[in-house]
Amino acid sequence: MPEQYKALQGFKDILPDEQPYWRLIEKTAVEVTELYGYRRIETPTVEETSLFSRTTGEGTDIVDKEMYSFNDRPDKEGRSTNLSLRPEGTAGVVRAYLEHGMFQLAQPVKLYYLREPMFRHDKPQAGRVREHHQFGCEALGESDPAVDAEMIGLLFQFYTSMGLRNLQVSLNSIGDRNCRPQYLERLKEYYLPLLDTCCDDCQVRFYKNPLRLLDCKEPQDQAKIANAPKIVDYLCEPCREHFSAVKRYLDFYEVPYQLAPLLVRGLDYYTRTVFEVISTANKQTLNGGGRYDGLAEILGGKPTPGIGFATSFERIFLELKHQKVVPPPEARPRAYVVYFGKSAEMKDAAVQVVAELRHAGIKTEMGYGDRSSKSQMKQANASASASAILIGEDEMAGGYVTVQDLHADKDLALEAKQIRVQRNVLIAHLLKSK
RNA sequence: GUGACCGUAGCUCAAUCGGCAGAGCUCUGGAUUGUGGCUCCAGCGGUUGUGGGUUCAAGCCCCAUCGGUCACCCCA
Repeated sequence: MPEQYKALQGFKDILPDEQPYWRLIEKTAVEVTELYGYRRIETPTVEETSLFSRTTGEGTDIVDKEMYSFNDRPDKEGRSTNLSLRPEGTAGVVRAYLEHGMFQLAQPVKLYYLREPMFRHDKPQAGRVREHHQFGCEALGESDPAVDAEMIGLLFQFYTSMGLRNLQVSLNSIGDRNCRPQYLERLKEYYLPLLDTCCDDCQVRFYKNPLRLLDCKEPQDQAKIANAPKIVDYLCEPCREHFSAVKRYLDFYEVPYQLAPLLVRGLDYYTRTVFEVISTANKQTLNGGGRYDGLAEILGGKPTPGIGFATSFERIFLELKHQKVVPPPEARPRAYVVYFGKSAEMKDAAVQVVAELRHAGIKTEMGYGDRSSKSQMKQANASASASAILIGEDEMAGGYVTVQDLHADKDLALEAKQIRVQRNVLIAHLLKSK
């Protein structure tokens, strides 16, 4: 016996019973993005590794530890390119924007991607797997704060349209290349004398990514964080104006945001507006997002402002279940064809009827194999079909089928829940009684 | 990457002190020849994650390994 295969660690099958949730997410995303004028884009799952290392940033865990990277097959000269399964979606979309000259279009160019797989070699836990699927939006080529507000409005409407409640929208501005370096100096000045008493992680953060000092959850460091200088107090004038406009516009979208002066995003490329949505019930971050005005330049494009977010199907799925949102169920069959008897022509007639009904757009199932009539009726019932189409000796001789109402009370007399229908008007009968 | 807890039938779980591996659900068949939901009977289904060790004897104890869950780190 060969060893049984199992899905790889952190890679999950999305089983039929879970699909209604995924369909709800997809359908809602399509509707809301359409409403806000975003157009769908799909980019490749694999890109050159450097696309991600340059944008997401050397030094981030995503690039340093979590990418699925490998060398492509060498070309004739023996050179091979290092490729990676994408860990996030923004870099590919910006690459496509530049590659296809979308900067020539009316700006902003508003794009979304849906159910796109992303890969990170993380250790799995709640809401985290190695292959996850994202819904994300990107608006490129416009720095207007109305775009920022619109995107957060879209996101919030997306969640609430699915029936999610108790969501907290956190909002902050982390400045731009003018003001953030100065703020970081201030922050490090503040932390330098306190460094000895900081937790081990913070000792590292101080040098590697000082902004994340504010993210620390160790009790010993909370007082330091509370008294630390906040970046919103150090924004340059343009950033300050931009941020206050975002907040003003957000009120028009009726998004109940909360200012989060400690909110900093993990990826290097973020500027100005950053935001995330957290489930207060589940204590889970559903998505992250923010502005990235310097990103296109990193990829060799001309300066191009941009903003985007990404949210994961896996986390939304958990949240939907946690909040007991019931997705629309799959359609039940309209008809379930049952054949009584084992003669070849009876089975032929059954298959023929099934084919005819399906060609007429009627969702139809049938019993397979040599099951007894009783067994087939049990299956018909279990399929939740509206009616059973019975084909037996009498029906064959008479050129009709017997349609039995499966929603009727089981104990009714057969005559009360059955009706003879001529074969040539069966489709019309079923369509009429739908 | 660090740590904690957990791996028994497809699913949810039992198995006393270390003493013959069980139940419910699902599925299949049957309960008067061609009739569904409830009920009843029966069947299918296992190298107890895997590999070692201790023991007369291991699902149970020990070691390793793989996997799952959760937390940290990080992030969606």
